[in-house]
Order: sequence, then structure tokens, then C-alpha cells
Amino acid sequence: MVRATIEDVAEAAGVSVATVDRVLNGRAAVRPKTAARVEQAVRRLNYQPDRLAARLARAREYRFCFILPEGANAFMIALADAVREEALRMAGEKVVIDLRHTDVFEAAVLAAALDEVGAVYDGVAVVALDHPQVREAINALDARGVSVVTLVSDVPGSRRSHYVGIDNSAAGRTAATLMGRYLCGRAGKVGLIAGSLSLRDHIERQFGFEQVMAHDYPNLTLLPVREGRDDRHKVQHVAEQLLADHPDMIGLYNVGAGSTGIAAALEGAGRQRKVVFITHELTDDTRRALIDGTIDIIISQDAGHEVRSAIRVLMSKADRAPIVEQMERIRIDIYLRDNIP
Amino acid sequence: MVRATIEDVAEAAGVSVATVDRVLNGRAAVRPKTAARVEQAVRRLNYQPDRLAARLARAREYRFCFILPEGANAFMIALADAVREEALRMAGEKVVIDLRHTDVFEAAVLAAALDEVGAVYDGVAVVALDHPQVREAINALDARGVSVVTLVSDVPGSRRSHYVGIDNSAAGRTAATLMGRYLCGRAGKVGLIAGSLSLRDHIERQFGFEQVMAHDYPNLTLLPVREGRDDRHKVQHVAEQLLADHPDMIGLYNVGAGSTGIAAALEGAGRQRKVVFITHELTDDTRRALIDGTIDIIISQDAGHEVRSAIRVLMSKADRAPIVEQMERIRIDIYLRDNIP
DNA sequence: AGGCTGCTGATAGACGCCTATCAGGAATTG
DNA sequence: CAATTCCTGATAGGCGTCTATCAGCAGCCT
Repeated sequence: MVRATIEDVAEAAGVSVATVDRVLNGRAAVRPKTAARVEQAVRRLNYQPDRLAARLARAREYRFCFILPEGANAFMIALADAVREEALRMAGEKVVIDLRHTDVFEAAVLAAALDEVGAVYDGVAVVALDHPQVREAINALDARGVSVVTLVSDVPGSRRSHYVGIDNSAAGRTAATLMGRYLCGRAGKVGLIAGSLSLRDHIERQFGFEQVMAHDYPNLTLLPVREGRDDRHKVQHVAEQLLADHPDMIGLYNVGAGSTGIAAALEGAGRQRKVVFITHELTDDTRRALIDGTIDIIISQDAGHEVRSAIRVLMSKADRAPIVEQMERIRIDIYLRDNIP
Repeated sequence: MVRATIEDVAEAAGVSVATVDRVLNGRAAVRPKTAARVEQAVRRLNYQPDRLAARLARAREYRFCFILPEGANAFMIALADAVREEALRMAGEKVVIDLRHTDVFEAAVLAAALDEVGAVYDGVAVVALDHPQVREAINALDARGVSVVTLVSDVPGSRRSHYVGIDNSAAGRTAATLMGRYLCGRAGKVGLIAGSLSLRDHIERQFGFEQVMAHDYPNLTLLPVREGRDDRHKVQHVAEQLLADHPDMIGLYNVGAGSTGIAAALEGAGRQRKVVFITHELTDDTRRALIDGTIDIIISQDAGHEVRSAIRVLMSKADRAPIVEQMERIRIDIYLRDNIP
């Protein structure tokens, strides 16, 4: 039982291969009756075009563009590295991947960047700000036939064809539960530092965290969020303030980047390992802090997986082929010092 | 800058495409001097054969076999389902995947099964018992040119070309740290139930768990391991015994399958949510117990990912192509009730 | 010199699909 | 009923590689 070819279908339907091709690829008008015969034959033989042969024949280049923030925190650098690495690997498969950096915090700038790339690429992956202007730009791309996937941070309500990233509110809830359990029913204050509250992912994490905290751990008092803008130094300053203001703070959750700033602040105050510190993204720095105990838990996402997933999705969209949802789910990685890769 | 074809290489090296092909695929003897010229041209043009075209031309079927335990705990069923699902998907890519069930606990039976499949397949993935006889059978397959990957449980020291599965000792350590933290410095006993101590994965988990327990949590007394054979009923019996024998047991780590038996025992004794219960593998049953709080943490591995990884590895081996290590790392998934997929 | 062997070139024919073109038959229009 | 438009068939050529075959040329041996 070998797989059927386009010729088998043609024969079974009593038409020519040209007609089968016309039906399959919508190349020209075909009488409905004929088309129906072809489609029936396709189903009967369970014909599915050989994607390899198709891509070979099309001799088509896929052109994709990744748009990442230019402000370079460690995770975004890892993401950019992953893009470059995959670009190399995929070069052998007629896939061209470009990488652009933009100020993603400025809606206008990001929207302009999105408009600009539309003419050239088949698909765009973007770490996006959730803002009406950006949403418009994404919708415009989609209207032009350029498929868009959001990466790491989503823009719900836009016509992006897929979101590649973790469920951030689940990540926040997870952080809260671990915080609560690690604190063992003690009473005290828990601090919260975010990067920017205009990034969807941060908002959602915070939301999930607060939800579980309020519901399950009434013994803990959640301090108002402070914004650190994902900048190491600013974050450190914020953390120092927080520590000074609240000598009875026993837990700290960092929603965004700049963890090293917090680690420094904790060490400066001599309160490392006394404050349960949970943060995001495994990088060289956070790994080190995790090993020496300053960080208790890192919640992370795998940049390599995300980039590969984004590419697979964009390719599927370009081929108008379905994606395997289950395969494209990006998981929440939880790292303790014991399971660091 | 389009990518180079085999013809470009031929031209650059001043030879015919036939010769380039002979060098690249070791098809026939080529004078060393000529071969060197070709190889230089390959490097200079950064030529890499188009894998799509190659596979198309070879018109080759890959035949792989998965050998799984016939004793059907939920995880193994999920694994088998994943194999069947991927078999369907890959059918479109000239990859034929068969699935066999065997008593993997009997070294002789498993070894016989391995011997048997050797003649037919290009590659074999096996959930293997770590036993000299099995090791021999694996080595024999390798000698015959059939590549073998171990799945879920490794056979170190054998000539398997790859192990697809999590780092089990890290998983054990992770369980221990979470257990220790969840128990908040209280003193008490911690129970340990394993499936079979002849499966490598269970031994390693236990080892990792004991290591961290002994080192970091001297307040906790680790009870001697009890074997439950991965059988729901036997496991339940063992758990009931354990609970009866030790009213002061405050933590329980299940290294193997049969978690539902333990959940039943805990509920029977009215000690659910009083004993911190950590176990492995997310299934419908364990998910439910996690949600209602009987299970505190599930450490898991994604069957779908493992199967896909095994297939990718086997295909690479069949093509003599390198694998992307980083992409084939199977991660330890940690699930709380907050991040269940 | 004749017969080897060893290496190389040329080339045809897959693999399964896409693209394009041309011709002729069928259906539609006035 | 003729003129037109709409569908369909046939077929060639290509995508980049593999496989196989045959012919030719050099150098070696006896």
C-alpha cells in the first residue's frame, strides 16, 4: 500500500492530472461537477500531496522576518541568537530569515516597522506591544496576505494567525503557588516588580499571581507593583527601595527582566536566601543566582523552541497547511537548582 | 546568492557531477587528489545537499519500530498513542512506523524481541530494561547497522545511538527539593514507592531523591523504598501499608506509575492534603488528583515530544546526518494545579 | 603490444509535483 | 446555427538529487 500520487487521483477521477492540479491549487476554473469528482477521488485514495516534492517543484523561497526589541535584556539576546541559529539551519531549506530590532515599547515605531516589512516577506514574527496602533498594523499585514505570529507577548484581538509563547497568566499563578508554599504559611509581605505594564505578558503574569495570592494565601500581603522597565539598573534601584521600605518583606516575584539587579539588591541588603525570590527566564546570570540560592525558582520559556515553533507555523501558513496545535504548545519551564539543563 | 547545486560544485572542481556524487556518497573509488579537489569546492561554495531533493530522489522508505511495555500503565498508553499518531502523520513522508508490545521486564523476552525486529527495520526505539542480555541485543542490532534509541529508560554502556528521555536523577533531585520546601522544615518521615528497581529510570530518580534529601533535609527521615511494580492495585496496597505503619509520614514520593492507587490509599486513610504527595507523569487520573489537591506536584515528560524526538533521531541516523542536540533534549515538566495544559 | 585495472565523464531516467502552453471539445450566447 | 467563451486534456520542462550504465582514457602489468 504505497501512497497515492497525483496521477492515481487523476485516473480514479477519470480526469487528467492537469485538472487535478487545477482543483487542488485553485489554478483555474473547473466545473463544479468535475471538481467534486476529483475531491471524492482525493478522499477515497486518502491522497495528500508530497510536501517535499511540492516544495522542490515550487522552487519557492520563504522569506520571514523576526522583529525583536532592541533593548537587550538577556532573554531577548538569547531569542535573537536562536533566530540567527535557525536562520543558518533553514538556509538549506529555501527559507530566508531576517532579524530586525526595533523599539517595541513605542507603538508608533513598532507599527511603522511592521508596515515597512510587509512588502518583502511572506511572514512576520514579532514581540509585540499590545496597543491599538500595533493591532492595526498587524491587521494590515494580514490583509496584505502576510501572516503574522506574535512571539512571547501576544496581541489578543488582532488578526495574528498564532501566538507563540507561554500562557503567562498560568505562569503567574504558578509563581504564586510556589511562593505560597515556599513561605510555609508565614505572614508577611510579598513584593512584585514588573518590566512594563504595557507588555501583555507582564500584565498577565501579574494578574495570575495576584489572583492566586489573594485567593489561597491570605496570610501574605501583596505590595503594589513597581515598574523596573526591564532595565538592570533601574530594577536594582527599585528593588533596593522595596527592601528598604519593607524590612518584613519575605517574598519577591519579578515578572520581567533585570533579575541580576534584584539579586544585587538582595545581596546588598544581606537578605539573599531570606527572601524567597522567584523570577523569569533562565539566562547565564539567573542560572548562577539560582545555583547559589539567591534565586529560588526560575520560570522560563525556551527561546529555541519558540523560534522553531514560529518558523514552523509561518511555513504552514505559507503553504496553507494546518498546524499541529499540540506540537506548537510552548511549555512553562520551571527550574530549580536541581534541574538546570 | 542562491545556494549551490551539485553542478556548481562539479564545475568549480573541474570534474563531472558523477564524480562529485561519488565523493559525496562514497559510491565508488575516486583518486584521492580528485576527491580533495571536490571537497575543497564543497567547502568553498558552502555546498550542502538539498535534503528535500535527496529524499525525493532516494525514494526510500524509512522503517522504524517502537517497542513498548505491554503492561499498560497510563503513561505507556499515552506513549503508544503518540506513536500511532506520529505513524499516521509520517506516513505522508515515506516513514513507516510499527509498534510492538513486549514484556520489557523479562530481559530474555525483550532481547528476543530486539533480535527479531533487526532484520526488517532501519531503526528501533525501545523502552528498555537495563540488563546485560538486553545490552547485548542492542549491541547486536547496532552491529547489524540498525540504529537503536532508548526511550524513557536508558541502557547506559550499550551502543544505543541516543537516549530519548529526561534526566531522571535530576528529576529525583527536583522532587526532593520541592518536597523539602513544601514541608517547611518540619520533622517527619517521607515514604518512597518505586515501580521496579530493575528499570534504570526508577533507580536514578530514587538516587537523586535520596541524595538531596540526605544532604539538604536532615529533618526528614527517608523510609526504605517499597516496590509497587507499576501496578495500580499493588501500589495501593503498598501505600496503605506505608500509611498504616507510619502515622507520622508527612511526605510521599512515587517514583513510578500507579499514582491512582496511592491517591486512593491517601483518601482511604483520610490523609490526602496532609501528606505532601509528589509523583510522576501527567495523565487523566493524575491531573484530576492534582486539581483536587491530593497530588501536590507532578513531574512529567511529554510522550508526544519523546516520540517525535525519537523519530527525528532515527531518521538522522539513517541519513547519517548529525542531530541537533539542543533540540532533542527532553525536558522535565513540572506541573502544579496552576499550569496544567 | 595487448590486456588489465582504476578512474572519470556523459547521460538517461527516476522521484512527485508545479507551471505553462496549446489545442480541441463542450457549453453558452446572440 | 454560428460565434464565442468556458473547460479540459496532453504534454513538455523544471526543481536538485540519486542511481545506473556505458564509454573512454590513462597507466600498469605481463
